[in-house]
Amino acid sequence: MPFTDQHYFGMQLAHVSRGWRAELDRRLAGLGLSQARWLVLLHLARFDDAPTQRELAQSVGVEGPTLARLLDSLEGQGLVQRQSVVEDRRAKKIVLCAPARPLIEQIETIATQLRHELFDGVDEADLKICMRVHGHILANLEKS
Amino acid sequence: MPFTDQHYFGMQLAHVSRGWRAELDRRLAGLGLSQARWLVLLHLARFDDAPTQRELAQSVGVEGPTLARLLDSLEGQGLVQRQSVVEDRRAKKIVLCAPARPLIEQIETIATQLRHELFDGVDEADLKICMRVHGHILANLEKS
DNA sequence: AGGTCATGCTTAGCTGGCTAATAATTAGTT
DNA sequence: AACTAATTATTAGCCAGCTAAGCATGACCT
Repeated sequence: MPFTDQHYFGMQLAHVSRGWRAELDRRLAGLGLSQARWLVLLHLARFDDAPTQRELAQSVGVEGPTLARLLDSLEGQGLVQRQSVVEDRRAKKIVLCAPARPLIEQIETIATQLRHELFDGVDEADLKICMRVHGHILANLEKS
Repeated sequence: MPFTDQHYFGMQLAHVSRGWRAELDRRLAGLGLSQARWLVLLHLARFDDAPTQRELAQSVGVEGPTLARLLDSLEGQGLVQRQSVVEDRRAKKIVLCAPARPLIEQIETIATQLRHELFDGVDEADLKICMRVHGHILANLEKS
């Protein structure tokens, strides 16, 4: 029994996801960053007010413990800081430290460059359709 | 600066990939299998003749060491066996053991069921386009 | 006020990707 | 025939995802 299109879809998906991440990791290695840590910085930079870990985790799309470990290393690098919150002493707000700003710009440049390379030759409309399909699958996943 | 569609694409991709895997893992847990090990069995079952580890790794789409560890546990479960090759004493061929056959059928049933659920409501043609996009990105990745 | 439940973060430990380095063997070159 | 290259599998060790369990705190209800 051969593999069907549907079989391939899943494998391909995983493959693209891993390959993309790996390539970005390679290009970011010079900055002492991995994609996971980079993504945290990028999301953080988009918040107007410092988010709590929970909010940040949600935004990035990872679970709490995953974020906690990433923050440990980012804090160790002096790129972010955990600040305790007066109103709720359980929570911690995450703030960007000054050295992170220029880094983020470099990262964005590299990531954008890679995106352009990867989307090269891909039809704009197809991309939209592709995102709709992904969104649809995500929605179906929620139901599970 | 807000996220663009292109930003979202990558995140969405990673999200779908992880979510899919997680759901499949949950459903396969009862069989004592994870998706990674399942995928090895499935690929193995499609070979007419027992492949070497290298061939199998290529087929599955993972690196050698990743496969080696998966095979360790599959061999421990008595589902596959490494057989040394006469013509090339470096290589080992991987053969399915008898107990794996019925397992594979169950796994296929579960995986197929999940695929149907996830593709529910997704247009067939869109799916094809989506796969073409994925393929295109993969090809662009190769160039990097 | 006190007890229970919910929430935010951390810790511990599993999984499965990866690269780099090793050992054994084979292939290729001179 | 003897080096050198390349290839196959393994080991070791990193990274980043996850769940489960814990601790501190806050919220809610009588």
